Amino acid sequence: MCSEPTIKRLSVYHKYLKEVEASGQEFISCTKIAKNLHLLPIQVRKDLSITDIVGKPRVGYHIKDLRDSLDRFLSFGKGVKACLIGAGNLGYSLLRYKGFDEYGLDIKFVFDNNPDKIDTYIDGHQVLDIKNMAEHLSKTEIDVGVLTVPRVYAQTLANKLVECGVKALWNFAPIRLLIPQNVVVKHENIAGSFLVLASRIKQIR
Amino acid sequence: MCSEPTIKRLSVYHKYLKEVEASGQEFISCTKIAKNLHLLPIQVRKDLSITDIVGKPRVGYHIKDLRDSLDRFLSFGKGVKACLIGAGNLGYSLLRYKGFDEYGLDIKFVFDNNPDKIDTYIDGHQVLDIKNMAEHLSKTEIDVGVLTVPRVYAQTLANKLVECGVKALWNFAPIRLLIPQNVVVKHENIAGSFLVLASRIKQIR
DNA sequence: CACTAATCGATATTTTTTTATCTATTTAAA
DNA sequence: TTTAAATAGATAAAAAAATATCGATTAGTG
Ligand SMILES: NC(=O)c1ccc[n+]([C@@H]2O[C@H](COP(=O)([O-])OP(=O)(O)OC[C@H]3O[C@@H](n4cnc5c(N)ncnc54)[C@H](O)[C@@H]3O)[C@@H](O)[C@H]2O)c1
Ligand SMILES: NC(=O)c1ccc[n+]([C@@H]2O[C@H](COP(=O)([O-])OP(=O)(O)OC[C@H]3O[C@@H](n4cnc5c(N)ncnc54)[C@H](O)[C@@H]3O)[C@@H](O)[C@H]2O)c1
Repeated sequence: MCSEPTIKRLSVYHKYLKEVEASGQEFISCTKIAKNLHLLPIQVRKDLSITDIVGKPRVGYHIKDLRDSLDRFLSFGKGVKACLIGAGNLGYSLLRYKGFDEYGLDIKFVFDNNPDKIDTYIDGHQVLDIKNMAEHLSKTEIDVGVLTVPRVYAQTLANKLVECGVKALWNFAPIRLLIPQNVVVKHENIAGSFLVLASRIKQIR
Repeated sequence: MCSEPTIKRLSVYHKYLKEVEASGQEFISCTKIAKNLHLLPIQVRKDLSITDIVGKPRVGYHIKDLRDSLDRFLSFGKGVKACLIGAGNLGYSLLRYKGFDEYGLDIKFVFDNNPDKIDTYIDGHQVLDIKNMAEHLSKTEIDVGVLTVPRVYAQTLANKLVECGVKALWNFAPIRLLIPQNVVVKHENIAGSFLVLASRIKQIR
């Protein structure tokens, strides 16, 4: 289909185009997009070639058409049903984040094992007892399990989620999960990202 | 030096080795590391070759030596001085995250523009008025600006941080910042990551 | 109306990252 | 002591991603 870096950039173009669209412009070129997003025009052009939109030489792309096309292309997030495990700092933050709505992420359940958290509400989501997870997931089919629990519990909970039939895991704990081939896993390693940044700072000195 | 994916994986090996070390084992092979982390042995071996540790055939690496070496290698995070802008959901979460301490990230200042937040404390960090940012940063040299503000403010604040002399930006807003060449930028696109995951779910169906 | 400069889109090249192959070494068992 | 199996490490190949090249097209200009 298209590469991971490309999908991420497409989501950035999408937001950018909405901004430009709002300003009333009708056409925009790769050159301009690239300049404003600190990228190379060739890369933008290549990324955008996954859409069905053809640009006009000398003018660029029709902004509304392009944005529409990206809307359609990025619609694979629509109606993805998720449950989040671990209503801690990060879980709380993700639950309150409005940006996912735009892509259609639908968080159906939130689970935790801390009695102080169970039955509280976070942004309209009731925190449920992890003990009842299997029961809830047997009644409502869930696509993605979002793991925002401490590292040591991540693998065990991942196994349980897989048993419950989730198709994918979105894991924020700094561990690589051991998971059957047919289950999709996306690891988010924020602390690792910090190290990448730190190493780059060291390099330039 | 070494690639971005490699640094991220090294941070994962590091945590994993500490775990195995605690269990009392003395040696470990690439094969075993790979099996437990769902990776290929060749990749693990290649990643670990950046360390000065040589493995013994048939046995693998001396765990303590390897962990020590990774400690040293991953030390480029040590003493990195940062300020965080935007004490909202995500900022709060990052401030309370203990995992960065291990890598030596030192968040010196937290800024926000919301009067309700200014002068409150988050995990021991006083939230300061963004108006006084330049003043604070002129007194204490800061390496990294962490941006956890809404998208629309990110570029403006990035510019201010650069004026104040930060060497790097760690940006969590879904926008690509326009920044001088000599400033390092690391973009974290969590919503984009969700799209990557969603697209992979679509593919396997 | 012709000319110029900008930009698209297809194709090609380069670079980066991952994966494979092969040889030498070492340990543990025969 | 010999032999077989496992694995490191060097080198090579493949795959993925980024970047470059170039002809075709078109809006604007003289
Ligand atoms: N907070 C961050 O900014 C941040 C950054 C990078 C990585 N992470 C990672 O994200 C994960 C969560 O971090 P956090 O800061 O939100 O931690 P946290 O301690 O604030 O939250 C963890 C939550 O998980 C719950 N939990 C623990 N065990 C559970 C179980 N068995 N079943 C159900 N719920 C359980 C806890 O009750 C708690 O609410 C960690 O793995 C951390 O390494 C967090
Ligand atoms: N929360 C998440 O899980 C999440 C996920 C993905 C991306 N993000 C991105 O991270 C950023 C922050 O998200 P959030 O959910 O924490 O938002 P938020 O609204 O909770 O927090 C933003 C904070 O920034 C402060 N702020 C706004 N303008 C400011 C200014 N000019 N100077 C100083 N402070 C200012 C606000 O007062 C607020 O405290 C956004 O760009 C968002 O897109 C967040």
